[in-house]
Amino acid sequence: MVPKAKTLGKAELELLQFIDEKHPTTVREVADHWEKKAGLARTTVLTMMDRLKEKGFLTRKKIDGVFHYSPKRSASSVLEGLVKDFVQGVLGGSLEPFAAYLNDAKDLDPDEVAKLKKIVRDLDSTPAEKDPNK
Amino acid sequence: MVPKAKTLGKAELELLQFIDEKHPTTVREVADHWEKKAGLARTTVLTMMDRLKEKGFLTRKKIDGVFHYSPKRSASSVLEGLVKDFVQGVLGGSLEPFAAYLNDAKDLDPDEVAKLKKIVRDLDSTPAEKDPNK
DNA sequence: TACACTTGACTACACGAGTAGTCTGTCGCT
DNA sequence: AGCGACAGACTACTCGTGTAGTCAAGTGTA
Repeated sequence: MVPKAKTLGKAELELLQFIDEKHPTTVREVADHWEKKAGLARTTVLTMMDRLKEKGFLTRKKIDGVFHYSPKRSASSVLEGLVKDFVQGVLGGSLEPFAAYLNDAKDLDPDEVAKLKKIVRDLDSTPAEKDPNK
Repeated sequence: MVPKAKTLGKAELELLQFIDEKHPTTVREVADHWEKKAGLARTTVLTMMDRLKEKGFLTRKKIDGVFHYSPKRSASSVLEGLVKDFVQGVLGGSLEPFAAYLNDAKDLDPDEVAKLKKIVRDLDSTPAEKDPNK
């Protein structure tokens, strides 16, 4: 049901995605990676992970004196929540801007577009949920 | 070509969309509306419009001593830019989270979905632009 | 001319997010 | 018993955005 996610900055999201792939993982591990990749200080990563935990995106368990972090929900469900927030909040529920983007986006992976097309077709074939009470 | 848009907060965007509909318009007009609609002070609207101008989303022309504002680009093109930023920046170019959202979004207007479907179908019939140089 | 009202520039404050430093506790090794 | 490495809590600073107040300049009218 994806509980109303608190906001999530871009950097926080990336971190979360990384952890989602590697979990369970430690601050050390994540920080090392991020330091190489983006030059971030260990404490920065620590802070972000702590905030993520506070916001309910991560859980942690102390093992052998060190915390091991895992995402509370999958990154994909978080992403989906973000899409929802974006569509509802920014686009006001309208998909037209999305469509416009698809229309002249040259930077999209054709594969991605293909996947989307498939999904849209599937939508077509499962009109069950289409609740028209609104 | 939609020049790299500077960031835009949610409230700023709404303001911009309103101005887009009413333009050319004055701070007075916009502020009155917003005061009724959201209880915002005139100066708040003024500040936001000023920032929007600074960011290049609005232009203004002094007519009879009062500034009249107009959007520099259409709201729809701004929206499209936001979608692009979102897809590229947040989703990393992947459309899957979007597809997932479509899949179980009950809060979507069926009309919107229908429109999207049409667009996607159209995409299919115009594969010309699919530049695979990346 | 003087005052009221409108307009816009400037200033301010709060909060979230990005970034990072310091301080403290703990554990292992010598 | 003491030192050094490491982990995590706390604190801090900056920037963007949302919100709004103050103040000064311009204008119309009594």
